[in-house]
Amino acid sequence: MPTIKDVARIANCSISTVSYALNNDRRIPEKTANRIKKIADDLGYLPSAAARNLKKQNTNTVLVAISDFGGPVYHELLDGIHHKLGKNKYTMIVSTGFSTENLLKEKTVDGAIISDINITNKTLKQVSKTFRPIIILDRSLDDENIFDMTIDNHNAMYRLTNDVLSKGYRKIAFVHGVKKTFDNESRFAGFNHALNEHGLSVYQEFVGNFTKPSGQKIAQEILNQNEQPDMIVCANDEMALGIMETLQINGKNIPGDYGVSGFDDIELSRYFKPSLTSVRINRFSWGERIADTLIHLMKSESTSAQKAHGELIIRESY
Amino acid sequence: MPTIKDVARIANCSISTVSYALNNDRRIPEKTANRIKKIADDLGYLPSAAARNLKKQNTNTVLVAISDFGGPVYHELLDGIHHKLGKNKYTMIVSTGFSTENLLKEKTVDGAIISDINITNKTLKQVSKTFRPIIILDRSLDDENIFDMTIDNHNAMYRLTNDVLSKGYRKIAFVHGVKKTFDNESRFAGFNHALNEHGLSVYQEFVGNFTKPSGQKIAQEILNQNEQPDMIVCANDEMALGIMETLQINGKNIPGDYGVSGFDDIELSRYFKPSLTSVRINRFSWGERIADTLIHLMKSESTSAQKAHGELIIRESY
DNA sequence: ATCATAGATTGAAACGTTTCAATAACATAC
DNA sequence: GTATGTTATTGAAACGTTTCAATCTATGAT
Repeated sequence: MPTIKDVARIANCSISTVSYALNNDRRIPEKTANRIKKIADDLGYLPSAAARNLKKQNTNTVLVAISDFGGPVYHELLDGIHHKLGKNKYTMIVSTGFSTENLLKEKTVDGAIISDINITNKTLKQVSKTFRPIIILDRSLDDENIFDMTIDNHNAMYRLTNDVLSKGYRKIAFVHGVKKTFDNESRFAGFNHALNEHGLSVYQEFVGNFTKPSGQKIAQEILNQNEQPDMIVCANDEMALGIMETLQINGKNIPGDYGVSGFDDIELSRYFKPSLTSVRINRFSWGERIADTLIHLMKSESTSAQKAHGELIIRESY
Repeated sequence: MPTIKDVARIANCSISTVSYALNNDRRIPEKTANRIKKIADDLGYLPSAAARNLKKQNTNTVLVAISDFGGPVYHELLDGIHHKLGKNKYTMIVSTGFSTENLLKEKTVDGAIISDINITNKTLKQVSKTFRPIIILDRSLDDENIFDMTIDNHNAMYRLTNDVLSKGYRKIAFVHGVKKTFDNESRFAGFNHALNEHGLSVYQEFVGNFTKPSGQKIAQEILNQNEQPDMIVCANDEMALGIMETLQINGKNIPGDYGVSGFDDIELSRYFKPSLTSVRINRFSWGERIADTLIHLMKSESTSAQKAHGELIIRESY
């Protein structure tokens, strides 16, 4: 492996000259710069990242930590982040589990975006003492070293619920996802907020786990009980889809017998019959904004907190 | 950020002693080692990866390059790789696109596993001149610096086809995925191999793109033609599922009117009615073997080429 | 006491860059 | 021909580790 030294020797100049030339420093006249670049190229010289990182005390690399490669990895989000980082000459790496911890500990990256639910708030706070900046997604955490960026679930669900109310529904059930999670609680809060403003409160509550099967089970529960809601607001699309499917299999009409709504606007929701009213987040541009924020933080520029804004997608399910 | 120097100063000893102590070198007695570790800990000292990498000329990190975070990223494979790497004290990072190129160029990692179809053979060969070792997945490439590990599609499909033949099917159609890809060609070759041994040749051929919708379209083609196959061997499960679905919607029985087989054994294939006969690769353990091989290569130990062996999963679709 | 030996500790070089500050080379003007 | 300024080039320090080889210290044997 040739080093900068070899290039200097062959170009018959000093190491500093080579370094400046290769980094397009204008103190080196274009002619010599080109000559040196040519030599470096011919030699197959590639600068050592380790040496540069050591000297410059940065790596131009950003880490995105995710829970699981199989899980609901919003690839649009990753694409958005990647895209924006690329435009700013950063490299993006993705990791899970113990690898994430290693990378964070050793300052192998300049900044991190964390969307890994397996990392506890505690370890996060611990890490943030020695490593910065960190952006945490879909979780809110009061630590001045950790920047959180969340989806404005509250507001979006508030608007959705108002729309539901405007259509005349009054016996409104809520289907929870996993309790205590940020997504579930904030969506439920927005739902309640709208209801309360109308002097109403939730008619019935069910608890699922954000998956389709859990929605199917809940639909059975609903069918088996005496009191019937006229509207079922779900914490996400997958559960809503499961509910609609089971309800339909049992001869119910949607809308008609029940209205149903979701959240997230997954692919399928558009194609299901009836198509599902939901809340859509443009995850690509959200990813871009996240990356942008991180870039600001890495340059220790100030940034203001932001939330992803959900767009109401009104369809035919209520 | 405290450095090893700070630890040495406070521990009132030399830098070398701290380094040896922290790396559990036995020349440092346990007592002092513990004392130093305690001090390092209290100080919040974390060694600089850049400095270590520079000195040791390695990074203890492995790169896995994938095509796309949304694509058919076999997360079991990644989990298998990650698991094995962890056992051997390596960190795994995942990347796509331009980030992969950056990482490879700058020798930020000690080895790479490439499963990115967007990287051309040409650039791969180029990179392999300066970077090693590289393992390439699901592609075969004759370059002595690149180690390829593939699934033994040929053999698995050969065995599957023999099983089909043993059931008496003779008018056998083949549904291609994307042509010219390693997976498609080697599966088709195995299929042909078995047929030829019985003095038969393929009855009909269709070309899809490995997706369910393409299978649905092909099913229509089949229904619309005059000559009818009695068996449809597909290059993967997703197309097989699409075909079965459309065939059933049109009142056909499977098996009965047609037999159908797949490849990959995706989750759904087990639950579909009828359940789909397919070939299963244990991707977790395959990932482990891949990682193992890479580890050997990184230690410049010799390894022998391997192929993943597929297991025939006989179910009810023919 | 003296010596050898093993154990504990350390100084210094090296890894390959970047970058400050100094020098060298060269015009230009007087 | 000297002074002045501009441009080009370079030496050397620094980044934070690891590790060789040398030194120092204590232990026990003679």
